[in-house]
Amino acid sequence: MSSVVKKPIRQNIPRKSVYRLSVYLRCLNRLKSNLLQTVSSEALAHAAGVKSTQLRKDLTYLGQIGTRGRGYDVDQLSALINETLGTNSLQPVVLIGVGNLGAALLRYRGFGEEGFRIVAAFDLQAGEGRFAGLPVAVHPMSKLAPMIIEHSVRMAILTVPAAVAQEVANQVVAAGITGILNFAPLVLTVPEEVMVNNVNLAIELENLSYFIQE
Amino acid sequence: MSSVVKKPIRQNIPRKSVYRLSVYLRCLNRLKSNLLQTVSSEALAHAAGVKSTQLRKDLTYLGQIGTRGRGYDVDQLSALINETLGTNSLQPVVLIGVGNLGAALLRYRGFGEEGFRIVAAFDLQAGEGRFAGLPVAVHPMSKLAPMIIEHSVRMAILTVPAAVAQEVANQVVAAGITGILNFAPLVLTVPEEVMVNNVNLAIELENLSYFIQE
DNA sequence: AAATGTGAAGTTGTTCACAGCT
DNA sequence: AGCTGTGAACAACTTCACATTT
Repeated sequence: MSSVVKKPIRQNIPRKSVYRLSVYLRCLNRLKSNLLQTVSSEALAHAAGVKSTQLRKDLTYLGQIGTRGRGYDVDQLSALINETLGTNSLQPVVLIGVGNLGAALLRYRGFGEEGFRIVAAFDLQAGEGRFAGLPVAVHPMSKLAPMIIEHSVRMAILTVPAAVAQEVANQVVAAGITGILNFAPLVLTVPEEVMVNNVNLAIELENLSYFIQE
Repeated sequence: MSSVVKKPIRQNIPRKSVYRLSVYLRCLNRLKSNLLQTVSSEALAHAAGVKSTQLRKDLTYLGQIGTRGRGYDVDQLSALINETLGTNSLQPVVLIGVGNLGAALLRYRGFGEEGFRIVAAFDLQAGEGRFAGLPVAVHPMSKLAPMIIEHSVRMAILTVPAAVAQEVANQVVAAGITGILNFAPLVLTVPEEVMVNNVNLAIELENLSYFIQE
């Protein structure tokens, strides 16, 4: 599991509920493609792997959206969650560090479908031939701050080596980034108002390792 | 953040504490390479990005390991956490689905340093030339169950498309896998005793998206 | 003096039980 | 009748305050 590090500014919806809203959204999209118009909390909760009471509690943070005796309107709920999460419009994202993992993420088509677009990638070795065939242009680090500012980008994916991650984080924050998805295995120090989500694969494996011991 | 889905069998240490133990381990390793012998809860907590009281509470699940007035012995604490997490011996892991992300993970050197070894990878398209240059052999799916059994593998990384993820999960569970690190964007249904950790990059981005809205 | 270990208090998140719509 | 919405009970987690040890 990744971990949230900094506290948000507007904090009305609990962190874990926000996370689950994303899961619900995915389930709703599947229902939509099955042409279903309404869904009960019981059915949606089952698809999302949670209890129906928890789903209903989560949804009350969005207001009263269901119809008693009937359930929830799939389209309406889906639109409301999108709006709440801020994913109704395509969010521009930059990616820094085009190594194995960074390149894999650039090639991943899922982001576009989910409402995000990696508008540019950056790497120390930009300009060399090794980045041919990627769907996104790779720019030198000197272009990082100007492009963040020019495109009003607010989110960055960090797939750089741990040794330089803090320095890169400082740069993107100075340029106006307020959300960082960090793959480097270290704890980033950032200003209060910047949000960092960590994804650390070794930690996920260690976590499994503990729980599968008999 | 990834999310833990199934409840563990032996549950003495709280989930979140187990997660943080991994973080502490990384910080301790850095201290070790700096040749420090002891560390205070204050210093280690700061490095890990948590409060010192929380660190001490977490460590009490391992027993009384510190020395009052002095701090913790770096080597001893590191060894104890490794033992607790089950990462003192190298854990064999299989990876299924050698697409962009799967291949990137195979090339990632970090796992070995962290106590895991990907012993084999599997893909429908094994045998074709496209997997040349990877550090691990890619086998056809027909070899999956036999190899899991032969090497007593208990952990699997799933980097397959969502459409086939449940089917592959069924296969690895039938072969004896009890821990799954799932990158496919869907909720896997597995037996009670199997542990699933999910890593979903789109959800992490959506989560950031919500919290950076002013 | 300096730092750990821990019961108790406080906070957050989950589940229950059932009232209230349609 | 069926299903949502929600206060209240419950459980998990975090922080505090301070006793305890070196």
